Amino acid sequence: MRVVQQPERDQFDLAAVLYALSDPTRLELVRRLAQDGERACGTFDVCATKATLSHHFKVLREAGLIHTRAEGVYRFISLRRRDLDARFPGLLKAVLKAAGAPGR
Amino acid sequence: MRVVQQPERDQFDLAAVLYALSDPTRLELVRRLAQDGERACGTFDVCATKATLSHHFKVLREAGLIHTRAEGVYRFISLRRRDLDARFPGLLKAVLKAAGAPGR
DNA sequence: CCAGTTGTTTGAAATTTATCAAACAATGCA
DNA sequence: TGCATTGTTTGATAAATTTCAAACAACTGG
Repeated sequence: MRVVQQPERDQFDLAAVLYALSDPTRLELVRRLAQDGERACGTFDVCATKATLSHHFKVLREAGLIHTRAEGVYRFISLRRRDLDARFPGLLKAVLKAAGAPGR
Repeated sequence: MRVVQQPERDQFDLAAVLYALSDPTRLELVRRLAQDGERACGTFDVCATKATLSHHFKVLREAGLIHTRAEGVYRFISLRRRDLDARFPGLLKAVLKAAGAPGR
């Protein structure tokens, strides 16, 4: 069985989190996740191939920003809000606000 | 006279700000600026040559994070706290807190 | 078992980035 | 004027990143 690369909340690295958020596409993905909640990979209508999307989700996952749940053929992705807030209080909220997302 | 590349606060780009902050060295520079206030370039004892430091300051400056004031041979650098807070409320504070800086 | 769907991984190309040494510019001091 | 100091710019190199197509893997329905 494959182990998903996903750090514990204690091991989040601030620079890695900021880096993951610093790409416009990834920032948009996070914004949508915050807005609409858990979604399957394919439901983000972003202008990129599935390979590119998969890459971006990997970056977000390894930074600790998202969690992936497998269900059948789908991968449902969600924001790790609780863990992020615990480790970096106020950070996600400020970023989402700055990104133009509606409040929590 | 040379125009300093430094965006108006209205033109700050979130992704660029997050990117500038996503490098460990730059994050440390910002942390010290927040802690100690305005400083000359040479007074940051970071492990990098002056050319590399100059590069990092350029990235921070172009993202709108810092302001540079020339005085004699020195360049005094300061955080653009007011502008950042106006444009991205809570962001800098959350980042500094996450980076282990003392509160404002 | 086969075919279709969803997503990941691999390989490759183009771009960007970090880093340093060396040359350069600007300032101030003697 | 000559020289030391501070910082920027340039040129080069190594490493990382983004992106896509193609191959692959896993699951579902028939």
